[in-house]
Amino acid sequence: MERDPVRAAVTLHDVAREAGVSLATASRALNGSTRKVNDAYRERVLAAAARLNYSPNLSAQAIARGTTTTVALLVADIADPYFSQIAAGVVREADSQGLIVTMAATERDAERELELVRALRGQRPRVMILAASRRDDDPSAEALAAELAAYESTGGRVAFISESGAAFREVRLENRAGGEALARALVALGYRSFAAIGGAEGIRTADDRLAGFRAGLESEGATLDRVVRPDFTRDGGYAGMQQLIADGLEGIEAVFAVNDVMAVGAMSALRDGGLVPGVDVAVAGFDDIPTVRDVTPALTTVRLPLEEIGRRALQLALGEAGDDGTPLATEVVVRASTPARG
Amino acid sequence: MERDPVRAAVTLHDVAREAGVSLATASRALNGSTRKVNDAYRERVLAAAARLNYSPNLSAQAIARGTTTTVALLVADIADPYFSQIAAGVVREADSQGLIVTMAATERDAERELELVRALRGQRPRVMILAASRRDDDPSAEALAAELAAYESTGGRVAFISESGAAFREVRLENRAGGEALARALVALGYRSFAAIGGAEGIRTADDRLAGFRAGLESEGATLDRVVRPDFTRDGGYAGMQQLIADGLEGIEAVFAVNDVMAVGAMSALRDGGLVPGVDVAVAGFDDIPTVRDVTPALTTVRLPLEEIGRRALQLALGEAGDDGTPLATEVVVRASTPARG
DNA sequence: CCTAGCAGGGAAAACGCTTACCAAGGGCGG
DNA sequence: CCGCCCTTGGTAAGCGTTTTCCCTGCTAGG
Repeated sequence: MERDPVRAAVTLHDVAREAGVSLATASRALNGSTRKVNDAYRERVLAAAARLNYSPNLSAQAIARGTTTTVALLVADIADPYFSQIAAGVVREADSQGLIVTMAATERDAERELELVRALRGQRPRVMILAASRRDDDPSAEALAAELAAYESTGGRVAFISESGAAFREVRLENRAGGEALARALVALGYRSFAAIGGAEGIRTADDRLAGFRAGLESEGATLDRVVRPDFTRDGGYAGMQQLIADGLEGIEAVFAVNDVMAVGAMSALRDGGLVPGVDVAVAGFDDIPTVRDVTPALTTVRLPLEEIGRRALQLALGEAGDDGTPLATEVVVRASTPARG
Repeated sequence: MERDPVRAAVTLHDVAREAGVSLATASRALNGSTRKVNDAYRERVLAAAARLNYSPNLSAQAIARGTTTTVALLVADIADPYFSQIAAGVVREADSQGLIVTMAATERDAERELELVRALRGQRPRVMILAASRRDDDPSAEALAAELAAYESTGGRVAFISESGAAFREVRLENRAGGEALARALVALGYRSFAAIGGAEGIRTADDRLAGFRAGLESEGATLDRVVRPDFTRDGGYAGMQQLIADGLEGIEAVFAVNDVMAVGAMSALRDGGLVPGVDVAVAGFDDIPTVRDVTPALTTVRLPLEEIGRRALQLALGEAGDDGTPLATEVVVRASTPARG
């Protein structure tokens, strides 16, 4: 594993010398400048660069050009399919634009998020995409907004996924409307009494979905009888359902978990409690992560085009998609976990 | 959404002026240098920096210091739980070391991988972690090795996850041994005749697992009767199982899919084909992604500590973990998808 | 044939930082 | 009380690029 002593990387200077031209010419030859360079020279430079395996130092370019090709992405947790799907969209779009993605995880901690924004700002990314979940009670929200405003005032662009609560661009998710539509769909299937597993209070996404769901139920004359609020994770969903079971599930026909990973955990809790999801009690989720096609019964949910969301967030930040672009298609997908009820 | 005209970002120069000290002093005050700076001065500088909301330009630091704080991560597809778990580990470890992760996706294309390595090299990352799956027949493998060697010769460090096929550091996964152990475990449960869903030929990871599995079976006197080789994805797993069903599943007691996402797809294919996984035919996978606890029946698999793998890869590249560190715990996890057989 | 204009190469400044080197001041040993 | 050394602030060089500006040598028009 031991290698030759470290030699310095090949610089443009080396290429220029090798090609027998000036630094300026080498620079112009290697990346489209407005200036034309003689074909013979260009050839020589390109050949020299290839021979030396030259790779331009992006930091140096950034500092000379005053602009980078970086986009920064902040998620709560990349291992969570919701975020990893979004991240995939961002990465794909970035790639198609020749941009490089740097990623950090807030671990659902607002303090950390602020620190990370500060740190990432040092990169002078062209764009920052914040996908980590907003909270209502976030004490550092103001500081975050200030930090981001400072970032934007120096030419950066911020895009939030879901609501920013401040004046930044955002890919708005139809959390409320989705919850509402799901409620109506379930009522239409014959369900009348519901419980919900909601995710810790204050998480905007969770709250909106829940509020929409409740509104949808009420508009149809159905009721949301119980709500538990565990963690916004698979294990939270499991625990939430356990709690519902412990408190007595009688009379509850369907349980809505505000996201799919929780719903999936909830179904496992049901099963471990000796109940059959979709038979003893219906379950529905939100997001339509890939997994839900493969659990049994397949999960009814609200589809969010997650990858598209990531892609859109980047486009939006780059100023390519209008702020008023077509809204993202959100759609209730009914599957076996909520069979029609006699 | 329109904001003030873009003003230039605050520079160290501004901070120094604001604090009434020299550039050098400001620099020394703001980041641990070997030199001490008078407390009064330090205070002034810190205050000025805070007042101006100064954020050091990382590119400039990189170029001045001759070293970055970046680690580059290459995965096949971040939306795949295998990679997203690994990425989570890398990100977490990087964070704890004050490093920033830049990520790119090869989309399972060796050409793209090479391009990405070239592009990422421009960042002068401290470390490059390659998690994208190696292939045996890869025509650009040599070019890749050359590129990486060049990168290492200028002080970079490469770490592969799984075998590099070349002289780079690597976190070796016990793919073969894991497959073998799984085979033995299944035989011990009473299974005798098997099929496998293998992932396209040439993918080293898939081939190793399969070879290990086959070896394990043979050493126990059992047989691997059929092998199909669809894509290395969930849909590949589904298609693979469909093919097995179409060709007739009679006599096959258990199916091994070389990774969990394929296994999960395969179980769905079984179910859609009117068969019950774990009852009509047993199914086992490899990786132990979180999902497999929640499918029905829960999936028997070989656990890989994915997040730990990501973390280790980074430590290894940074030279913190010995090359000969304790091997990663790989363990067969028997669940309901492979019930003991009479 | 002369000159205005343009094409294109090269020198050097600039980008925002770090750090080697210099210089000045203060403490301390003899 | 003198000289040294140590401490610490400042000056300036340097990192690898891009880009402005200058300058030369052609071309083309009159």
